[in-house]
Amino acid sequence: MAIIVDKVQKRKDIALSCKELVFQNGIHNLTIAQIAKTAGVGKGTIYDYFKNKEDIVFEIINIMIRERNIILKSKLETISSTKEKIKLFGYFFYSEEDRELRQLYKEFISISLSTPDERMIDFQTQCFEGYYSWFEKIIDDAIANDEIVPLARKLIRGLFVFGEGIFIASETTTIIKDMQQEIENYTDVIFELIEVKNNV
Amino acid sequence: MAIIVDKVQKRKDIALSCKELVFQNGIHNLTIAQIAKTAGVGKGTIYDYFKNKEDIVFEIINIMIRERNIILKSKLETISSTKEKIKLFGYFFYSEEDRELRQLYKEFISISLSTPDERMIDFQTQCFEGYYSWFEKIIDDAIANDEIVPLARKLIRGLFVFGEGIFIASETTTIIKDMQQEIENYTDVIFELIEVKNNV
DNA sequence: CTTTAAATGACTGACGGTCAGTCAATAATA
DNA sequence: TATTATTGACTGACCGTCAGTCATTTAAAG
Repeated sequence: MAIIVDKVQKRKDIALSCKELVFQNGIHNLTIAQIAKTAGVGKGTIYDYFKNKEDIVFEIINIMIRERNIILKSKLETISSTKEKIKLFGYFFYSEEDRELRQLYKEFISISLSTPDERMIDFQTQCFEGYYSWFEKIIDDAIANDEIVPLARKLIRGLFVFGEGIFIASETTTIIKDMQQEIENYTDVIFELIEVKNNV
Repeated sequence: MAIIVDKVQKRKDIALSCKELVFQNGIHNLTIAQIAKTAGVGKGTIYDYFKNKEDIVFEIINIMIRERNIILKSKLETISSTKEKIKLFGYFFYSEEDRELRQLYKEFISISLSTPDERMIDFQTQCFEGYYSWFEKIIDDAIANDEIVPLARKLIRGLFVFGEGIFIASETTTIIKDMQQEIENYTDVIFELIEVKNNV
């Protein structure tokens, strides 16, 4: 036999080694030759592990989002307020700590829209479903606790999608001045509607 | 002297002449050479009227959205129900009649996200502002008419952004099965909350 | 020494964008 | 009216870049 490398691991290694390069240049001002050089492999090797340039971005975002999800989950566990839990989902769209990932996510959405790829769609679907079920659980628990009214269930979709929609608006127009404000305001309004009022 | 052509008009003519080509191939499987051939001009001429391929798409979508806005405005005038007026904005995201424009819009969003261009941002901003002020007027009128409660004003952003958010979700995941359902359901729920109830 | 996975980088074809030159229409001049 | 000059529009051959391929080389394991 010959050397057997861990293809999955090497794919990750190559992707991560050019993470900074992607953040600095964006995907468009980035050549495969540059990537190969940075990763310290030949250009052909890149094609042994990735379908194309977009696939590399896919791998990076895949790794980073998985990492982030672990952190998100543990953060959620430290929060008791339902409203704050919901707000934590929107945090991604304005936090300084997620700036780089957000930049990448933007480019990833752009790729998904222009050149749909089954594996990318699957990944996005999986993320969406995951977050959505967290979201549902939070809302359902709060309903069971009598914190919010059962109608809230029907508003989940809207709350959930708000961040995405306002993010796209902020990236494609000059209208959204303060993402955090937008997201917090909207959450507050919705909670005003669904919170169970103890005394009127 | 020499011939003076109407640069603005010719730009439109070239863009429209390759409209079908763009719908058939998408932007990615489309070369400037093809566009030039279809438009019946030399490759160099394309660059006298457009900055690049994206600029051509921008011109096409510009023309089509302007046309659509005129139709939308006249449609709005024939509708008296507030809820139906609001739903008409969401119509874009699922109607058969807007399929081609939607396809183009998707690619346009993709371009805007990956290679921001000031003129594109300005156009999007203008559209957003225009629709938003229509939206606000509809809601304000309904509040003045005592159809819906004043709180509704604070939900405009959410209603407005819902379509965009769910559209992106439907294009990047396999979760959204029925756009029309999603949009109509959500509008119905929101209206249930904001409609003034005459008898309880 | 043989086998075979892995790695490579020179090569190719395609494409975006440029630019020197051509053409056609008018204006100026005789 | 005929001739020449001027100018904007238009063109396509050409160039540089880059994604992706493939014939060859490398090196570990038996």
